[in-house]
Amino acid sequence: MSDMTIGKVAEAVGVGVETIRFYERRRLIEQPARPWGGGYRVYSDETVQRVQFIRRAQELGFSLREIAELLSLRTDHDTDAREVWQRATAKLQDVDRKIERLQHIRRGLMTLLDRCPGEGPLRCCSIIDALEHDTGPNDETAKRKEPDMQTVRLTIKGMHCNGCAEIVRHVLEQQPGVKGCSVSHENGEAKVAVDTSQISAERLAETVQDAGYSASLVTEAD
Amino acid sequence: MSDMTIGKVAEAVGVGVETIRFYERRRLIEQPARPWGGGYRVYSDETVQRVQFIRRAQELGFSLREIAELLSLRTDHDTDAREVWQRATAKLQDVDRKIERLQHIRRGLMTLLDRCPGEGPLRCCSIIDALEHDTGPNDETAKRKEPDMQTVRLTIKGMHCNGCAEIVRHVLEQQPGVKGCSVSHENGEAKVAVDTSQISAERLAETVQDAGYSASLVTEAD
DNA sequence: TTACCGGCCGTACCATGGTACGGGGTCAAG
DNA sequence: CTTGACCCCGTACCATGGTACGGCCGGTAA
Repeated sequence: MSDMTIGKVAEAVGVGVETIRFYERRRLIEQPARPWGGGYRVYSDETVQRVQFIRRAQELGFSLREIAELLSLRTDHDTDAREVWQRATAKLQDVDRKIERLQHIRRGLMTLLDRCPGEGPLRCCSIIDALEHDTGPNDETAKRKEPDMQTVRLTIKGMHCNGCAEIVRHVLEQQPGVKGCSVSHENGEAKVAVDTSQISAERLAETVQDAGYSASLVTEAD
Repeated sequence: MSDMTIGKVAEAVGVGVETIRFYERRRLIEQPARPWGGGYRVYSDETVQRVQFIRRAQELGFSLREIAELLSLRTDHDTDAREVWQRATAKLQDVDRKIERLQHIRRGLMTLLDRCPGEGPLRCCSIIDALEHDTGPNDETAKRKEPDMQTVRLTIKGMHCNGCAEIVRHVLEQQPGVKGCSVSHENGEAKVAVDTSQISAERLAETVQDAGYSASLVTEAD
């Protein structure tokens, strides 16, 4: 296992040779001493471990800078596990912030898609409109123009009472494109008045599932 | 409003002067004709609109490249609104993918935090451990080492039946660090056995809220 | 011994969205 | 007429995580 050239290490970990050299420049791995004075780098198994460590940490969202710190923590013998734990927790919060930001963007896009007819001449497109003028999410002048309303029926299992039905209704009405809905606990069914150009029926079902119920589409030849 | 220098435009939109010039280089805005041959750029109100368009589109997650396309679509008179709608939809999917990736990372971090004692010598730290060896999420050898178990009580409103209670229990048990819990519909309360070094009580309450109920912590002098 | 593969090294380059700098020109007020 | 604020231009630089290239050399196998 030991005495590998850079190519072997790269292959073992599944990265490019240049990447290994790059990590070396970034001081994530030390230059290996080269026995025959100036020839090829000779790596040991340990280096493979180290590069794998780097890759795994990257998958957890750590940057190379942060990984360098983690690696030096590991070397420092008097490091408390608390150190590492704190970094992981901070990273978690970091990830949470990113998710939140993306969800904000998502809501913005949803709102725009909700209003846009999705066809016709460009001046009817409320997306462009909203970008041109400062059309906030609660601008009443920018209501949708040509909805493609349909009624979607969902069979829902797991609703035990009217409270459950209320929750499902609430969750559904949160979705863009949903103009109204009625949910019956007795029938285990939801009828949703929705503009299917904004949100698919499948996505509605998923939404209900996310809330902890099981939902399936009623495909009707109406 | 018209005949503004670059500084005025920048100020009006709230960006730096260099940013305007940068957009010009990236062909997001045209070089304005400069009346007195070679002197200052003279912008009209339209440019302010255009830069605002760019900024708003950025907030929706579009890259400058994509924004350039949106802008040229807008200029093209025979563009269908469908074009724009498709781009927005694609971007939404893009955002969804990013969110999913981050949530994957989040789950990974949660799993590690769940196992790490959060204190003691470094060799007890399962986070470092997991990074060193390929410890997958379902590695039984890496079970947690020193949990800090506590019982958290939550007051929950909006549970109308035992089914609701079941859902709340399910949701809570999904969380890392939660070792068990009982939820009572009658008392409107949940008791959660949880390792609070992994997940905070507040976060538990938020989780329940996300599921559509109202939840608050019971602070007890026990 | 000679070919050939791979490693070595420095440097430049990719995308992304800007920011900074230096040496000059322009414009308006005092 | 001078001062000071502003603008002009080209170019370099920031972080991030690599990738690519070209010329040379080390190691090995036929």
